Amino acid sequence: MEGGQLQTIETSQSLAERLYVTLRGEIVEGQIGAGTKISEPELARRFNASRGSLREALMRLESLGLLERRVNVGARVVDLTERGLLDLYEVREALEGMACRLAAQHRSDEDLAELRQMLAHHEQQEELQAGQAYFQPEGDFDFHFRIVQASKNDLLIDTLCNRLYFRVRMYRYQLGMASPRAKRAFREHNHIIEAIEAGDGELAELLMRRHIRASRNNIEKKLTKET
Amino acid sequence: MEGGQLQTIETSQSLAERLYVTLRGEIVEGQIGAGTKISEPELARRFNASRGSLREALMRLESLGLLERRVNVGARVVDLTERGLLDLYEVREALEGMACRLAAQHRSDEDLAELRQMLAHHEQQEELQAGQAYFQPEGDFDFHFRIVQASKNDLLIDTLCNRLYFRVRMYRYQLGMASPRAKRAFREHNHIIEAIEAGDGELAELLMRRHIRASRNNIEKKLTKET
DNA sequence: TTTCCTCAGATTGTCAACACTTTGGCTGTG
DNA sequence: CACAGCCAAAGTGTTGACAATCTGAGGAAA
Repeated sequence: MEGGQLQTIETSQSLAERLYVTLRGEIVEGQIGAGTKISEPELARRFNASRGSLREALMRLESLGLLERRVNVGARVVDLTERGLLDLYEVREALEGMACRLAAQHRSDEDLAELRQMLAHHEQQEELQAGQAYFQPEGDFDFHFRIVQASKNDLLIDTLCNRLYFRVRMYRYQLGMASPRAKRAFREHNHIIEAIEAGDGELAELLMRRHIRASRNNIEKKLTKET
Repeated sequence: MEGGQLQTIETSQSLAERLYVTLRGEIVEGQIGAGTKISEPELARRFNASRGSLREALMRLESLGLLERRVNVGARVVDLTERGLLDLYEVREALEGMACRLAAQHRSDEDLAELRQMLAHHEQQEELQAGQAYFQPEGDFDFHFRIVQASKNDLLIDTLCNRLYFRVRMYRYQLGMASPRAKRAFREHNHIIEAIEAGDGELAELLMRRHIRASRNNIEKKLTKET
């Protein structure tokens, strides 16, 4: 439902880690805008922390791909480019496709129950707000998130959930790519889960790839129209 | 041919970065064995560096997935598990398959020329050492490396070349997974490049995925035999 | 003997000060 | 006016010291 779900924030593990989580949120949601130059002393003052702890947080953000650092020059928030967004979708297509295939292979009753329950919840929401899709993005996110978890491949889970999805959310927040395909996306989600339930990994992968590629094409169209 | 190619070591950018590169090499090649506990003061003394700089290097290694750190406890080198190796191949299958598809779509004359030249070089090497395949792993590495470069997807390139491939090399060095399929692998490489040359992304992807899955199956068989 | 507690040693997290590099404006010259 | 070179201010990289935390050995009690 919410960001904290992605990486449990156990109350105050270490200062650097809390700074990392906080800054990550502000960058993703755009409070620190894309392209912004980061000043270590300034941020350190703001959080009443030392530069050392702050630097640790910055470095994690760098390896998350949210920051770019150049030696002796400093850090700046990455730019959001069309190319970057489209690239992201291509990688997601590959990885989440594989996640579906694996989820279908290892399908466990618990995972299936959870997925079904989630879909029911989404359906209910959608009926309430017939067509207005701006609640769907988080729901859509949930969907993809849980499918990946069901793949049981730790490397895949880490790559997507602890890495790429932050970039996804950053683009969503700041370029506002709320898909206007709510109803259709919901149907697609259903078909994917059915394939997983049937243990048909090949089909599940194909459907997920098509699902993501449809979003990508949608965005590509919107972008070429604007420019 | 060699590690330095993966990330250009411009002479002394920053101490922390040099420490990072050095340690990364030692972990990948097993001089610092898998599972080893890292002592910050000890390593700092060894390199005549301060703990701060060393910690920066350690954190990068953590986000590379070569180290695991727990707050107030310390860092240790990751364990190499069968599950981890198999997971890695599944992710590679997905990503490198996509890389092939993209390489076929954007196929440029330069990339193709380079790929062809590289294959010719490999063939020559292989004839010299007919069958003995322990030079092939690096060649195989080169092959996959360059295919990914040709995809032109920066996120994909970064994920594979600056992240996953270090893990691949770590497994290769320490579990010695030199494929005994040298000749066959070479033929498969050839077919993949032909598909890319023909602009047939779908086929290129399929061939690459099959190629990687064959390696994975090979390893899986070897592992179940040993245990 | 086993279990729990205590405490010293070692290790990690955090900080403030120092050294070096970059940046942007200023001066002086062509 | 344009341009190269210099200078000060700000920023980053690096260091050593201090504070908080964990680990493990040793001893006391059940």
